[in-house]
Amino acid sequence: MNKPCLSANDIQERLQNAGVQPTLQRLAICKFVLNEADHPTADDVKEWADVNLGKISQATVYNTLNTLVDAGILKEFKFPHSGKVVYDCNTHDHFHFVDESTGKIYDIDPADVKIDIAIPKKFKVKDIKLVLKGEIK
Amino acid sequence: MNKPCLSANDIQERLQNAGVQPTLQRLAICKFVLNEADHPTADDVKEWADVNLGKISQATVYNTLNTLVDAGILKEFKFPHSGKVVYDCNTHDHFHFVDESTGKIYDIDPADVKIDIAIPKKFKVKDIKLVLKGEIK
DNA sequence: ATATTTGCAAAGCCTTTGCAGGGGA
DNA sequence: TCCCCTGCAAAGGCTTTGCAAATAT
Repeated sequence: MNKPCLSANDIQERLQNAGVQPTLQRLAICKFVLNEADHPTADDVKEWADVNLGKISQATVYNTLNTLVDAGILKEFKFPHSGKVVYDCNTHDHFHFVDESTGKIYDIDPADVKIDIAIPKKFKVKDIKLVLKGEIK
Repeated sequence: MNKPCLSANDIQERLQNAGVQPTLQRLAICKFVLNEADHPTADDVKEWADVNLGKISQATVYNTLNTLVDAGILKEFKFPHSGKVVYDCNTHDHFHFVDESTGKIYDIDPADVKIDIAIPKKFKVKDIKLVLKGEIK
């Protein structure tokens, strides 16, 4: 995964442009998810925050992540293999590959996938979710 | 959806072949899901059972459905748009189309979909989940 | 007689919500 | 000041689990 590595300023700007007050918690969580984390769950974020931010409440973690999702800064995904929501700093349309042994998630560029669907034309497809599962050699 | 409409005997046989004791509840639920229901949730099954079987416990509904899944008679799916597990009597590999306005789920024959994935060959794809969302005209 | 299955209730997991206190604009 | 943010705890939705009573082989 190739993280863009945004500066604190970049992040503050993004939050403000999205109309989100750049509080300490939001800046920190946003920085973590955008620069360091790889498809973290709320729990992952909470654990990181406990270590790196001092105690923060679970509710704030959820609220913050939801705020960032609403602001379009993050995307959330649910995968079949886990009950937990996963946050993705890649907000572009894309697909996923799940390593079945580790659970690690890899983004797949839709340009690398060609999908031809021959279903009756009354089905108007507006959104495609593709999740590949397998192993990595 | 084209249900095969199995007789009570067919179903009893299927359960027994799978090594599952054909109790009243299992036969009834199995018959409902195989013959009548369309991608029901555990809740849907419970509601149906309350009306058609006399009271049954929620736990038994879940246990029964899990037993049927383990036996390979049903498949379970989780979709991003709902937190609930959905049961499918189509145990063959297949994809799904979700009507975004009603939530109704349609099975898609994999033969109708061609997927070409050009990702590095270290990714060994063993399983493909494809969920289409859209509307039906 | 022995192994399953059922029902009930309680607990579990993940997430959201209510409310009071606190901090920033 | 005023509004939004935070923290805590409680509740919510879905599913599983523990245990005793009922049932099947």
